Amino acid sequence: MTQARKISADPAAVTDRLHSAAIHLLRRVRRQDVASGLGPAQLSALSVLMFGGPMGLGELAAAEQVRPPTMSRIVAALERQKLVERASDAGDARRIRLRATAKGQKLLQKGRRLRIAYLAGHFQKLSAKELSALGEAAEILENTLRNWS
Amino acid sequence: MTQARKISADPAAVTDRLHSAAIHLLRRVRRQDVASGLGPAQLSALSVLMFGGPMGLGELAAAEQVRPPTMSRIVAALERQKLVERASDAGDARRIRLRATAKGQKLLQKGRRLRIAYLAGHFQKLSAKELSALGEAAEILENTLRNWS
DNA sequence: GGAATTAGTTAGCACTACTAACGAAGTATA
DNA sequence: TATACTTCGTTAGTAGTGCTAACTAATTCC
Repeated sequence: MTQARKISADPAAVTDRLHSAAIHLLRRVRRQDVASGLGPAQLSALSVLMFGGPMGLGELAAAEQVRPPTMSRIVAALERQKLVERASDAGDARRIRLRATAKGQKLLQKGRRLRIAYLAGHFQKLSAKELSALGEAAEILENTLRNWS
Repeated sequence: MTQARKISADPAAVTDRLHSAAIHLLRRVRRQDVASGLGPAQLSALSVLMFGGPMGLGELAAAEQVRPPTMSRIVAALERQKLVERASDAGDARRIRLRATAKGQKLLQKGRRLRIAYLAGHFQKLSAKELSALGEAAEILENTLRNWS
């Protein structure tokens, strides 16, 4: 019965539906995240910097799938708000070393709490099995994105 | 073995990872979608209009989780490109009736083919089981988003 | 030493989001 | 009926995020 609908056989159909679901999921979240005072790109960059440790601007841009000029502006905004700080790279004066400040980490955790309170509140209505399915999907997507091409 | 890691038990963790995966998935897709000449919001609105049938601006804005002024601009851009056309609503002169043109439908299908060729190409590397897991997750997300609150 | 490459920035454009304020049309009510 | 309220969509102004092109400064290669 669970397999009665062929919901998952066709890569094209899965692509379509995941794409649409991702768009609308993020639109919901965006409304919550503005509470942090940061835009989505700033939040995401700060998050990468926090979990990935200090890195250069180019690496951060690559991690975020954005061009260097775009990341340059995002970082400038984060610096103005003292959420990120830069140090010069010993050994290569062209490079900069970006690091999340304590303030940045605090803000990120608060934003994460708000987002989770919002999203997870809805996800809690799901059965354990459904939640597990979402978790597995996230895992698969992470792997796929990591080894993209 | 498959259950060795508790990847899915915690709603907060699932939320976090789905959120991040959605962000990065869409960033990949965005790079492809610019080929259509439309921005992501225009593409998504056109798609809703095509699959949901003709509707008013307010409804479309609500469906897309955007404010009316935002949708007003998106629709204006689509009209300039003859992808959407408006008619007056018989019975309420304040309302407008938005409809995807044949040109809009054609463009949307072409964009969809490009996106699928790109994404599904990567998804094809997945096992049938993994693909099925993504399909189920899309289904669950769709339902959750539909009955949001 | 000079040329080519690499890291990051600046400038300028386009798209998408918001709020505030408005006009026009419909509805309710005194 | 006249006035007030509500609803629908638009206009104006601002902010954030994406891009390319062009630039400076530092490094590497020959």
